[in-house]
Amino acid sequence: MDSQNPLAEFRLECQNSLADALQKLFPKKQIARLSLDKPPNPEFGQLASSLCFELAKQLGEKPLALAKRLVETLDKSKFSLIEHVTTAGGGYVNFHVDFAKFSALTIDSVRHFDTEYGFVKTDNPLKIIVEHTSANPLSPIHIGQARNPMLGDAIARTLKARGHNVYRHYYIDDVGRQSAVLSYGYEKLGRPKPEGKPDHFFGKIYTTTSCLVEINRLKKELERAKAVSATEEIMKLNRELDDWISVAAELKEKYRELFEALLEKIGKDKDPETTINELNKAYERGDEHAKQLIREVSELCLQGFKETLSCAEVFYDSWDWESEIVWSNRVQEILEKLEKTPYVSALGGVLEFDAEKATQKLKLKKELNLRESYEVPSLTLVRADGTTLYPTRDIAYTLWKFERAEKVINVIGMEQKLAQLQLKIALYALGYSNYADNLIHFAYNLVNLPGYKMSSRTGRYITFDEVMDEAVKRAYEEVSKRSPQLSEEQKQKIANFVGMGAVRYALVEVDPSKPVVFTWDRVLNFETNSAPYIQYSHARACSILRKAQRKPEKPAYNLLKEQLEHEIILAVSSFPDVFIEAAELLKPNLIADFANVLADKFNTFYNALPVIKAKPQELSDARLALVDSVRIVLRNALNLIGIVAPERM
RNA sequence: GGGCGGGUAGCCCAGUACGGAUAGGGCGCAAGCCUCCUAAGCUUGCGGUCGUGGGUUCAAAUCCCACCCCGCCCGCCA
Repeated sequence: MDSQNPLAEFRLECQNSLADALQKLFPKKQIARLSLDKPPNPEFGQLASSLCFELAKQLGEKPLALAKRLVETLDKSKFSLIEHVTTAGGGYVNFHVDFAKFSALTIDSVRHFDTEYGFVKTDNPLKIIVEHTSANPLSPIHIGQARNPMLGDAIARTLKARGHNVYRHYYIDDVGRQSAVLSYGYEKLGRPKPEGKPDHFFGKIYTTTSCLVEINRLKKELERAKAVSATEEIMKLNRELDDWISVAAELKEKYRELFEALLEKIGKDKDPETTINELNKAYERGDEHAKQLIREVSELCLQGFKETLSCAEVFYDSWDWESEIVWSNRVQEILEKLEKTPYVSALGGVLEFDAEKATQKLKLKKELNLRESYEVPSLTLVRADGTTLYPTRDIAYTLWKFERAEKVINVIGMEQKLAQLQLKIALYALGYSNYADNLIHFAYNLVNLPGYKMSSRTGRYITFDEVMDEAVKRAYEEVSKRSPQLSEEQKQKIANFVGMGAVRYALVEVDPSKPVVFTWDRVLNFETNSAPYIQYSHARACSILRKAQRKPEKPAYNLLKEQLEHEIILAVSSFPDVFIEAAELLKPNLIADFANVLADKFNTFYNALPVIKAKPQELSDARLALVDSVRIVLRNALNLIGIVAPERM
């Protein structure tokens, strides 16, 4: 017999057995949930119930006495995977598994399901769009933004394995001021042909243009503030100006020629601000010149992104242009619909969405987990010049996504929490409460550099490309040191998956809600980073199986009596549980952690017990099968987080 | 000021949804282990006011309240 979830078989048997006994002892009592815990120590069995503590209190009895009565009442003739049941501590009921049977069930199941082991299918398969990365086509993807594709891709892989129909979408945010800023600078330079990787090339232009325009704007505002002697404001503007001036100094240092060229060209423009705004307006209208210019820039940047992402083995099913959403009139339609709701007001040309009013009228506070006293800030939908803002377009885009999927997961940084909330409220206001309920903002925290924030606008960032290159380079040095006998080609190959694995792992292992401080050491220290360790463990398992030169023909699983073997069997049997939890709660880091723990146990086993040379042959066969199951589970787990499981390294 | 997220060994992080038995790893540090399936490995040791103070409970890192520290957000930016 094989099972997709061996541990669940055992758990179910324990629960049924416990429920029967409770029924016999207390026919009238309803016990809501029979949850079982993993005991802290193998002497307490493999699953434990603490229900006697609570029950005893209700009955006015001693917990331990009750536990004993309960255990005596269990119908032992029905035991299959249960070996025996004991009481312990103040009143625990401890279930001990019959390892001879359980090992057979687990190992056979893993080897039978092989590439599918652990991937328990959902009862409710959905069409799910996972929108991730969606970095603006302005400057290269930096390591802070890279946390997004690493998480998004792991989530997409996990949900797919869970049996959902998953579509990975990249939202190309080509509409909006920032694209106009970049294109403005690019045009001022006479649309030069990109040197090197286009996203890196445009990144320099974007940062420099943005900085110069910003300084220009701040100076003007400062004059205006001085004219009316607004002391407070002057101080604030001066601070901002100082910041940008120091950014300018850095940029001048880094890209001298480009900086001088842009300084000169932009200097000739009396009012860059207006030119940029006009360009933005023209693009939204779909004017030919603007379209041609901004599309050219965006496409070129995307080429660079695709190159970067494919190095990281991240791919998409759809590239969605924000401009298409605007030009198709979808945004206009949504605005008209919103205007008919009682929550939108027009002040001059400006359209404002009163999110607080909508939340109150539709009684959403509880639903959205908001405090009653919290006032949701209102959202500007349309500027005075008639152009739209990002959240407005996002409402239209979200509806577009829901025409194609039942559930939408947006992998977006937590700094956009409010915008995502407002988006959701707008959906409710439009009457799409079903969509709103199925819209998930998967928020993750920022990756910072020690001491300061990474940002595209200021050019203070470390690119994803740079990190990957450095990781692979460093891995190459490491391989060369550890395995000088390998061929050049082999070394390259290993360096590649070790380096990339380390980068992936570093960004997936921590809980997404925690901030990560990027240090080269974190990614490149192969002692600290667990990815190479897990990969190495997998390779070791493969190596044993290869060296054995035989299949485990007559495995006697009852000979697997060592504590270490039992622990590995339990770990392997719990993979389906871990997988389900990771998929349901969208927690890819659970998979990373699980793989690390299993690798750990396996290495201990490797060191302590012989496999190929174990006697008798039936034991050796059983251990070979065990090693095979570890190999399969490590590989399946690594696949979920996009890390290569190598056969040799 | 308000909202949200985080605070667990010197450093990096699990564990908190659903309270359970002595709070787990890794790095670093100290001491060992290759006549044995890959030493990117293994073993042992040192190291903890689970931010602080209350409360609920047979039982609190986990739940409730208050406070402190860090981050993010509160834009006609995205």
